[in-house]
Amino acid sequence: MSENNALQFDAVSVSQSPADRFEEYLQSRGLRSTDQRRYLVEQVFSRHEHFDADQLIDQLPRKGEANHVSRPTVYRTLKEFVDAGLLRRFELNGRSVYEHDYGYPEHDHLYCVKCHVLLEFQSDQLVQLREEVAKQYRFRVRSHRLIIHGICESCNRSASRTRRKQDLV
Amino acid sequence: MSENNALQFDAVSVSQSPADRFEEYLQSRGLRSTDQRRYLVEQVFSRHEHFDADQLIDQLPRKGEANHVSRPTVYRTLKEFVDAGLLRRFELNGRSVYEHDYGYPEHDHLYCVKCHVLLEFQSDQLVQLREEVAKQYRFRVRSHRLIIHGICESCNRSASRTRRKQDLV
DNA sequence: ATCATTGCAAAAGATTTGCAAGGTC
DNA sequence: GACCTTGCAAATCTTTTGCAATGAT
Repeated sequence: MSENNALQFDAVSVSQSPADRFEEYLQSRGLRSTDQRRYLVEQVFSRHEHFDADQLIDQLPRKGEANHVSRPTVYRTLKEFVDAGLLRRFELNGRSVYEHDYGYPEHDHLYCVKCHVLLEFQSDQLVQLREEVAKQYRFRVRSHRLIIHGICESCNRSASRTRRKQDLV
Repeated sequence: MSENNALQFDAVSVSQSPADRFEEYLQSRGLRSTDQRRYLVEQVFSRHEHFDADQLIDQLPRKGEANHVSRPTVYRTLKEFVDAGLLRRFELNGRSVYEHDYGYPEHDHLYCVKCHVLLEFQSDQLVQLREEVAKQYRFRVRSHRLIIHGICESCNRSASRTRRKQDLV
């Protein structure tokens, strides 16, 4: 959730802004550029954190205010962002979570089951392992998703502090 | 403590049936052994495939027939199987999927986005990689889940056959 | 007898859809 | 003008919950 988790952008892959890229995508499919879509690209790419539909909606103007976007439109647009290659979706605790894809390097996650923070990490070894397994099974890889569940450093620390103080369960 | 314990532990974890293990779990928590629970353990461990709640329910006797179990009870019991260490749960396409955990080796999955088959594979390298990453982030690992998405061998084959015949999309 | 469990109906949470009105090309 | 998009309300899908009746220990 904190900005520190963001991996370094690769200058290479970014020649076009997400907004431009989305415009291109819409054109190529005969879809239309609307206020709502433009505003949502802007909002979604204004921060790097992972988010779900509700978190995005909370970040938007309420009903009645300028730039409000209805819930169904948010869902419909998120789906388009995924199709357009701007976002990647995955599932955590039964809900869809989105993260930047466009211009952002491939990575995996450490998920703290206590404070729910999602930390990112990169591992070339993993990509290699993936290719080996795929080869062995004659499987054509499209993508992968690795999530390591556990307790993060700071939750570990506060847990042991608590234990010392309260003599604990 | 004593050697006895070690032996016993070993014997228990290797030779006890899922049903027995579940009975033990229930006892240890002051929960009760019921027809429904006994029947569900039996059903769940009668086949090894992955399944979701609906698939399990479809496999059970319908309402009015003997051994019918209501939908809420199925959900409640699946949760207990997970707590008891009999099943592992993960998410795929927005729904919970269960697989045998008790007495079954750790593994990961290849998921065919075309025919939806889930293939299992084992990789010691992955476990090692997981430990390295965790160490680096001072993360206490509880578990992990890796799913490689792509197209399986047989879908690949039929795709190319189709392509040849129909001169493709 | 006590307290857990079940089944029912209903609720809840996340996401989707039909449709009429409005916007874009 | 054609037809895509939006917002609304309502539907859908999966899972959960309150509660009274039933069952296990």
